[in-house]
Amino acid sequence: MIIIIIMLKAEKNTNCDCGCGPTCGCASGKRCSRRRKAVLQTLSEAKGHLTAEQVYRSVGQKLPGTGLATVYRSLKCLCGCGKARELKYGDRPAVYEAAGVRSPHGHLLCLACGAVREFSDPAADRLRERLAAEYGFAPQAGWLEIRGTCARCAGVKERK
Amino acid sequence: MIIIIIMLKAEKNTNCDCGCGPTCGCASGKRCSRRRKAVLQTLSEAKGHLTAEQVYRSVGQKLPGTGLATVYRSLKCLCGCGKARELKYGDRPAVYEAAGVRSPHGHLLCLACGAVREFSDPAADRLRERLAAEYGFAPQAGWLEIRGTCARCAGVKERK
DNA sequence: GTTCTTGCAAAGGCTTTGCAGTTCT
DNA sequence: AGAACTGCAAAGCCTTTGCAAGAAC
Repeated sequence: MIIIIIMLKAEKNTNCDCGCGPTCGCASGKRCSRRRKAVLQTLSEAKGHLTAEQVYRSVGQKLPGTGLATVYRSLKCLCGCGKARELKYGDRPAVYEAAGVRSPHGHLLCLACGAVREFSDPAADRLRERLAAEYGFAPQAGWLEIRGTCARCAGVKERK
Repeated sequence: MIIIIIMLKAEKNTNCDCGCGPTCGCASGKRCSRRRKAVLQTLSEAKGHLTAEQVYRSVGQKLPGTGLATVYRSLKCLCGCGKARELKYGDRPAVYEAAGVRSPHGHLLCLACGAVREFSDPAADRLRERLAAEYGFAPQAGWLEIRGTCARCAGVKERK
């Protein structure tokens, strides 16, 4: 199986005036602590997508002692601010990526092997526009996801 | 937020020779017990999508005493056989629908209110074909998912 | 009789939350 | 100082699994 996710548009503003509650710790105070910055930096430097666990390990090297909960809270805060995006594939753990680093792109994920690939396709934009007009949806922070079977995994069970 | 999911193609065969292991209970024996039938029937009769919990309650009325675990196992089995489909939206519980009852369609889901809508769009097929050719993916059981903000939750354009 | 299916309860994985101490403006 | 942020551990949610009993072929 494959999931194709197409980032259609950038999210919110980049200023930390997101609406996330006090839990995520960036609602009113809008502070940007070292850990939070480290989390964002980790995402920005990453080539692909990272799970919270991976971010946790990476940040742990820069700022020893950083807790997993903090990473989760930071990720949530960053996503709320539009500085990061969260992607979920089926029952796999969520993966994150920094927003704005690259242009909107699609994601290809094979549920069998879990690999994620990116791509861009103008058809996605047209589709988005049509749907937006037809259903009144505003997929501003949206993406497009398709599941199927990737080439490699399809080749494996080709004998069927 | 919205997720637009487009069913691109029907899944596997409808015969119960799926590859799911002994856990789901339909690998080699291919039995179709009353509970399993009840689960499938519930999905078929449902207008929209149902969560495992909803299926559980529904089946519980037809066949009192049916356990939640059985429902989950049945759903997994049915999905493996291609008789049902599982849809996951972000961190919400998975929802299910019977396959083959209706023609392939897309799904619109608002993450804010959780509502799911369906639609069809030829652009989805074209997109699928192009991606299949370009990346060698076979989104046979796939769908297309877009996230954004739905009309009602956006509190703006009212137009169905 | 053998193999598959169930119920119940317990476990599991990922993520969130409570709380008290720490850090930042 | 006062509000945010953090770590740790515990809790939560949805889903899966272990096991013995029951049902199907």
